[in-house]
Amino acid sequence: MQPSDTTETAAKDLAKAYEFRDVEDKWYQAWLEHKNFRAGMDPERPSYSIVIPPPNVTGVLHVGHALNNTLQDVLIRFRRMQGMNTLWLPGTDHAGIATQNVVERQLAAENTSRHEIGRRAFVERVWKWKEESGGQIIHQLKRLGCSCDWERERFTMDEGLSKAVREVFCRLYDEGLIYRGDYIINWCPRCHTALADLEVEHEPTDGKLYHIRYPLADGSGHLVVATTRPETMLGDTAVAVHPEDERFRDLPEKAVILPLANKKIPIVFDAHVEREFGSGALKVTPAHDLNDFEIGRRHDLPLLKVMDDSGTMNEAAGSYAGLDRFACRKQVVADLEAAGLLEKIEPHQHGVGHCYRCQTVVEPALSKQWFVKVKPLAEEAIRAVEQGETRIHPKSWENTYYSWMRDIRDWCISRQIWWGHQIPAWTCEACGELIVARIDPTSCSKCGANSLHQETDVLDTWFSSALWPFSTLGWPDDTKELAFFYPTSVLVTSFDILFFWVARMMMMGIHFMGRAPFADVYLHALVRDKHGQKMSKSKGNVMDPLVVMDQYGTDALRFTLAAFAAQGRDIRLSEERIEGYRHFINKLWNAARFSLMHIGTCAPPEPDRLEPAALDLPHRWILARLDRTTGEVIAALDNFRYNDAAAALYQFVWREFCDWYLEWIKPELYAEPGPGQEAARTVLFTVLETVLKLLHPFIPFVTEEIWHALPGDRQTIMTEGYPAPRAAWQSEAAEKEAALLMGVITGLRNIRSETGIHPSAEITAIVHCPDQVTEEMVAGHQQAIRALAKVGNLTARVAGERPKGAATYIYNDIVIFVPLEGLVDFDAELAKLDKEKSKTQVLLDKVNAKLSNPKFVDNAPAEVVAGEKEKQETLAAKLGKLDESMKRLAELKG
RNA sequence: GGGCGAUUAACUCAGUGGUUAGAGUGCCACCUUCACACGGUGGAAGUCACAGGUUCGAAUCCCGUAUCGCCCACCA
Repeated sequence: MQPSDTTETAAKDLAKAYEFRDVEDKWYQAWLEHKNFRAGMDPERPSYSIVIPPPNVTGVLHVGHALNNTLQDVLIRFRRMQGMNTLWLPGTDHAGIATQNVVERQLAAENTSRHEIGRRAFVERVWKWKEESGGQIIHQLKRLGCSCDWERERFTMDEGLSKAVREVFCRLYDEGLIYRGDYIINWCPRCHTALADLEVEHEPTDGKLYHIRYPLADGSGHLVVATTRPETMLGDTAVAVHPEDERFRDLPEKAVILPLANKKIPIVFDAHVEREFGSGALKVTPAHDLNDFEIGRRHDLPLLKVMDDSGTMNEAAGSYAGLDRFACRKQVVADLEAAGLLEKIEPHQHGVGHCYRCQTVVEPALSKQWFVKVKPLAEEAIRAVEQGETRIHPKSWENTYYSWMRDIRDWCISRQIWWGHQIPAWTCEACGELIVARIDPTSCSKCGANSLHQETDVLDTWFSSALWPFSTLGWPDDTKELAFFYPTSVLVTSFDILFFWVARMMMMGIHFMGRAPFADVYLHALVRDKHGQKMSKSKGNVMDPLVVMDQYGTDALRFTLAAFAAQGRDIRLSEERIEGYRHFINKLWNAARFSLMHIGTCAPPEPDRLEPAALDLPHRWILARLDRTTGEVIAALDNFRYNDAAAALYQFVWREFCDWYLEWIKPELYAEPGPGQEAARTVLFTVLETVLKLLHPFIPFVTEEIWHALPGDRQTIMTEGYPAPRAAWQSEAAEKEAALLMGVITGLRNIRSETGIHPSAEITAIVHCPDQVTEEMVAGHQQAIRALAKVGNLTARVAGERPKGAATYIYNDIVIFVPLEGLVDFDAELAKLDKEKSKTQVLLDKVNAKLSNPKFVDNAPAEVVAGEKEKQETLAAKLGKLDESMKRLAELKG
């Protein structure tokens, strides 16, 4: 495979530092050209599908999107490499209010408005905006490397999805699950639309509680009511008290005079009233408060609307008509005060509802709206999770899901805006018949008249999003895609839309497809601002992922996000951390450069033909480590533990492959050609190829770039098989032996550093081993010890003369000496050993205490006890060696 | 009013019953050694918020306290 612009690809001599700028776009275009993202439908292979949480068509990529989509891309690339038919279905959401707001702002700038240009022109204008400026986030997702099947990109208002929406609406209506009625809903006076309960954000606000005297109608006194919204009193049609409240039992006449309006309203008895609150009397405004609405129903009270759709007082408010609700509040309070009817004003903290789109204070208002009766759907959705048809990760979210589903209230789905799916309902002007239909009717089905007018409301945006997992696959048609990819494998999303979206997809998916839409739901953390608030564009101090990608490269961002994914609820990306992982990318790059110098033009290795048993320790060791890492990465990804996978890979590449293995085999690589060198090259090549494949889902660009620099005819790494563990590569013996060798080398390096020996100076080392086997091991690896610790003269022996003037280091039961011919600072040496001794003693004491506790020995698993015994022996041996050495040093010191 | 989460190194965070609690960045010392200074080697740094409990064994499980934060909810 070659990238499209073939200017400088096959260059095997790589730049000294990884230059992501040259690489990312090149490979992304190549993947697109080769259609590597296209979903296959091979019946022989399992399917793996994800539908993208569709970003708003108005959206701009923020860190939350970057996280969400990186996590999805990791899974999709991983499963694709594992050979599955992978579909990652992309698309955007029409985002009713948000998009309408954008275009309305444009119109305002042109000194016009949607009302002026009319509905048809407005909707056309939004479509035009969408075609020209919408969906820039799609380009940004490509920049992030997302391997979506772009040929299947959908939009919640495209033809197919609109058809699905209409079908669902009609079916639910026919089933009696959609109804229209007059209820108190949340009204946004700025957006001029109803909002669902979920779309109202309650913010604690320091308000005031006004205590107002309502004179009794017979003039014998007054009742005091308390309210936070005095302006609504103009709409009061009763005062309520608790039926068992002694204080109100003997009211002479069951009526009060509503101040300012000067009209008589009844006193009703209702158990909803809290006797302890305020004076125990509650003003009842059925048209502007949900509870009051319910009370009104129970007592057959009139509904009096005193406000219009913009939050302005209407004619029913008498002399207050025309005032904005907040201005009216001031005026009402002033007038009450003047009339001596204001008993007191208390500071009062309470939750005030705000529109989640524009933050305007929401007004509960009486209105005719469409609702979905969700209770029966919710019951099915609960069952699906209870029975494990859908698993939620992390599991702790299940309870949140259940409790919301159990207390669910009917869903208000109508919105009084213009951008969205217009409700397919018509009213006959002649006979008043309500017609709900899949195809626009031309005449009344009841009376035959053809004066029909369609409902002007549109549906809540989440109504169409709720159908996303099946509408995007062609439903209501019976498509191949639906059969193949539904239910989808996993939904990856952030927990803040668990109710808005996930819960509703569950309900709709089960109801219309008969099966829950996902096998797994993985909820990840939310990126918040520094105050712990949800991030919003209007606030500053928000990290822009596009800037990050420009600065550090996409792979660095992706790897960082994967490493961050463990966090429970909040993520705040730190730039330092991204920089740290850019260093990791560069490290990988340079390890590859180095490897390439030595691999030369080797034929690509055949891992199956590798015989580890015939190889030297470094090779056996690195293959064992690689195998372990492979197992860890796969297990981690199987369980959505991205951070574990990232950490395992980071650790392996940097700490084991680069720091130890490459240094270890350098002598062999630089030596004269021979079978040893041949083996080293082969293993090196194998490890590099394997690790690139393991890393590819996380950091696709740099891995692809290196992949193509390797010798051999190469297709994209994207479709290489993902590595799997190989029993033949496992070797605990090699891991143990290498650990011993590393201990000795580290000890020597420690001595060098502590005694100030120049890095380029060679030293003499004497290693005293506890037994013959150890001695042979150390002697057998003297080439490595010489190279890695800069040792000139190395002696390994079981016992023998302890050198006179020598720095000492004890590694378990091995004593390491570096003779320094009179240069040894005995006091410093003694102090060092003494410190080591006390540390060792503390550990040994702990182990001794454990092992002398019969309860531990009896109760702990055998392998834990055995482990402690081994530790005891090692520590005791070390302590013995430390004691000996200190005694010897004291003698030498004189 | 319910529910949930967090509290671990200077900073940002991993670590959900069993080695001497880890990572990135930062810090100290030495090193421009032929892949990499976006580097190497060695090192310092933590009463795992506090107080109890369960257990042979607790950062990890349970109870409580404190601080911070989130979600849900019709006390005006």
